[in-house]
Amino acid sequence: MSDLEGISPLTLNRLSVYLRCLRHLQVAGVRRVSSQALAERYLLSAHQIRKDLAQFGEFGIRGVGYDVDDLAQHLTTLLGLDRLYRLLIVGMGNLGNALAHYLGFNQGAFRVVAAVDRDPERVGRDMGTFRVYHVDELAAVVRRSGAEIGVLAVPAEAAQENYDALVAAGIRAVLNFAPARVKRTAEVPLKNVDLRINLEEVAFVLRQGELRGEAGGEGEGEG
Amino acid sequence: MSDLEGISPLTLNRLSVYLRCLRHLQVAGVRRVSSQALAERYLLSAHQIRKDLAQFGEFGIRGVGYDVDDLAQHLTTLLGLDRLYRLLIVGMGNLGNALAHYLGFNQGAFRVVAAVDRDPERVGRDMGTFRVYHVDELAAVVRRSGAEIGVLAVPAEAAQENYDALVAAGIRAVLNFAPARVKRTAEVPLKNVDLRINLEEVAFVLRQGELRGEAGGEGEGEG
DNA sequence: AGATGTGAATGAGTTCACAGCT
DNA sequence: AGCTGTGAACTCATTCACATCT
Repeated sequence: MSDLEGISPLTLNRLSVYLRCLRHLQVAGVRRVSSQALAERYLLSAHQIRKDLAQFGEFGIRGVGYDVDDLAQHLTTLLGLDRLYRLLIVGMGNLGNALAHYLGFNQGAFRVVAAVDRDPERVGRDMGTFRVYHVDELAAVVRRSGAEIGVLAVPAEAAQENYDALVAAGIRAVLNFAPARVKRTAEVPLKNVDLRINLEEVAFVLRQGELRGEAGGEGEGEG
Repeated sequence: MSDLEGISPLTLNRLSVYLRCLRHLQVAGVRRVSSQALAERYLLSAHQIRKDLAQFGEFGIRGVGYDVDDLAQHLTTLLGLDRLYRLLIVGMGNLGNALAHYLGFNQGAFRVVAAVDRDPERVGRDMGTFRVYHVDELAAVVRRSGAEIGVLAVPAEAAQENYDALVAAGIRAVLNFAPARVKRTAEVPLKNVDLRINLEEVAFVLRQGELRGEAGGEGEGEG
């Protein structure tokens, strides 16, 4: 069991998906589920679910299946979602706003504690659960707010400098949404998320379908 | 060469990245680049760049490297980015707005031609290059605008029904940003992009760092 | 019986080493 | 000499078959 060090990013992402599905089942009042039922309901692979889970212990009951609450709890601790992560959004334009308000960036294990921007128009704004500060105050904001994860939602040109500033300010990890390949330092983990790449992927399979006289693509992926 | 059918999504995404890097070099006035130079500049693998490119022909010059313009052109056609794709945004909340205005969803090969929403507040709004219609008019909007790719930026609960509506309306491909596992029909390719999963991944590596006494994570990924 | 957990088999993807051009 | 293109080695990931447990 365990081997918590060497989980592959692919497995890790699937575990997140499983947890999302289990939460969904919890809300629906389902208490037990088999790998097969889970797979069918959410378009996954039963084999893979079992393989992925087995890597970390025996969470199921043979002949029966998995206890939904129990498994959800296990995955939550495994993924490290049993505590709070404080987020700082860098760049409160359209994207920063969307991330802050939408899609669970302010739910469960994650809380947006502050934002910074360089536009005086936006600085000082009260966003309800957090406020917008000037980017020059970054270090102080990180310290006072206790922010651990920085979310870059700035234009491509500004991405690297803001990553560097976040590192200097003592942030612990960074998620970059700017369409730029930011270079990380040894100490502060970074994940580049390029939204446009997904669009290009979809466009490609669409085009493939066209070229071979409309039969529909194959892919159904992840983000 | 070619084998354009069986490109793996991973390769495909890397090709998009290469193209992005080449465009960057073009702007900087660089005319020739070796796989190694490209790899060093953008934190890639020279071996992999060559392998990926070689799959489709001989784009380089041995002993010299690649012609930047030339390779960019090749990749553009290869990825199918040599024509225009018309986008329709479903859901003009924070996220829909952000996608429409930011990050290249309205640049190059992609153009947002229309949006739909069910909130009367938003319906009728003129977004400059496109307008917001009521979701009930979806079929007519798709037909008139010639939209091919639908971008779902609605709450999780509404994702599946809106995908189905898009399919019924004759859309050709869908990109889903709602945190829900939408099921695709055979004909209309779908890509689910879950923004939160990236956050969970970063949180995980951050926590790993903590648990083994701060050494910084390893991962440096993709979206 | 029925579903999990696991080792073995298959397949995909990446890295390497070097042959082949320029 | 230098850098690409490629077949072979290797590593990683997924799928399968079945032993194991309730």
